[in-house]
Amino acid sequence: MNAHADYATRLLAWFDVHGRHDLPWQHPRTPYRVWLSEIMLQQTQVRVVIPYFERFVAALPDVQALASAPQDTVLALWSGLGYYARARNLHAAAQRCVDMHGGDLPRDPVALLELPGIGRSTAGAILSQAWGDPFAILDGNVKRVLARRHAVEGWPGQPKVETRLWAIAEGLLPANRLADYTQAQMDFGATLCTRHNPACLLCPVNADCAAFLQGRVDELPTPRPAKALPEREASVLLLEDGQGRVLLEKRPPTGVWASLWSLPQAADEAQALDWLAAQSPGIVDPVDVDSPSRLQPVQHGFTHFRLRLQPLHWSGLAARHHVRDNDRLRWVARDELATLGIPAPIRTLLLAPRVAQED
DNA sequence: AATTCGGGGTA
DNA sequence: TACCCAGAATT
Repeated sequence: MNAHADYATRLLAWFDVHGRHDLPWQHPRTPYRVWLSEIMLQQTQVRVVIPYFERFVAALPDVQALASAPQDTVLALWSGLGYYARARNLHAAAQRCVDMHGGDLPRDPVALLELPGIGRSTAGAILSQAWGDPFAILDGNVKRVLARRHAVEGWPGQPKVETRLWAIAEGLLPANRLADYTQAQMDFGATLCTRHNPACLLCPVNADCAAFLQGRVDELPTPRPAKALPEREASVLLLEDGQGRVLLEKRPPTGVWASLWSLPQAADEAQALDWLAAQSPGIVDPVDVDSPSRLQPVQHGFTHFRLRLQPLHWSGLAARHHVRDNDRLRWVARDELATLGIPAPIRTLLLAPRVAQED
């Protein structure tokens, strides 16, 4: 038995006893459900995904249903998961499957990779799990496991390091049980070969792990180089009418929170008031723009910057309802909030606004 | 090659 | 806090 077969064999034996066999996308394990789960799981932990997955497949159970759904429905089902480009790409890919692949996800790896939102690792995960085809994955789990097993130096996000890890992953592929092998790697990385305090003494492959043998498990993989986060500020308008409806604005199709519904936003308070003065004839009866109340600022962290939003609140306004649904501006009742894609911090603000604390 | 996309869990 | 997580698309 060579070392490669030995690795896969040992991992699969571990998986049969200790792996996760009751995840919702495993029963039934259809291509559509595997695809949806893999997209949701990009940069997102299993525990977080599960309720979103259940809700999504219940509402849109197959490719056809997804392809024909309105974008707002798809984004509403995604609301809170983050990385909303995933939802827009998933939606567009489903429509392309209907147009070009008979309503099914293609099994051809080239066609699969051409679909938006599916890169090399996700394609490998889908091909191996949906059909048992021999393709490797290289997600965060596998990068960590292989960086340790082969003592690969350097941050795995670095192209040179990633190329090396791909080559190792391809070389370790077994001849069969590909679906289980893919799942085994992810379970192994998520539950045993974890970033902190990995259970090396219980590890089925520790005899071949360079990091373990060298006592360097805590050093590998090399962490991402630290970078200071810039801070941005903005003001948002929370306009409420007498019935508790709020005015929402659909964000542009690119950039942060693309195509989601949020509060009208301006660079600062003065520009927010200017915007209101300019827009008010169309959306409300003239209001006293000098008297908003300041709510508690919303602090929100992104990957690459920190955002501080200062909400300016008016209530009891007289809404003008010739604002059409097709427009970017829309008065939305509290009951309707669940049907729209809304950024998590904005949803929190709408459901539980807090007055600014004196300090 | 570097940057841009959220949100939640965790030490 | 800071970092990480079933990454991909864009520039």
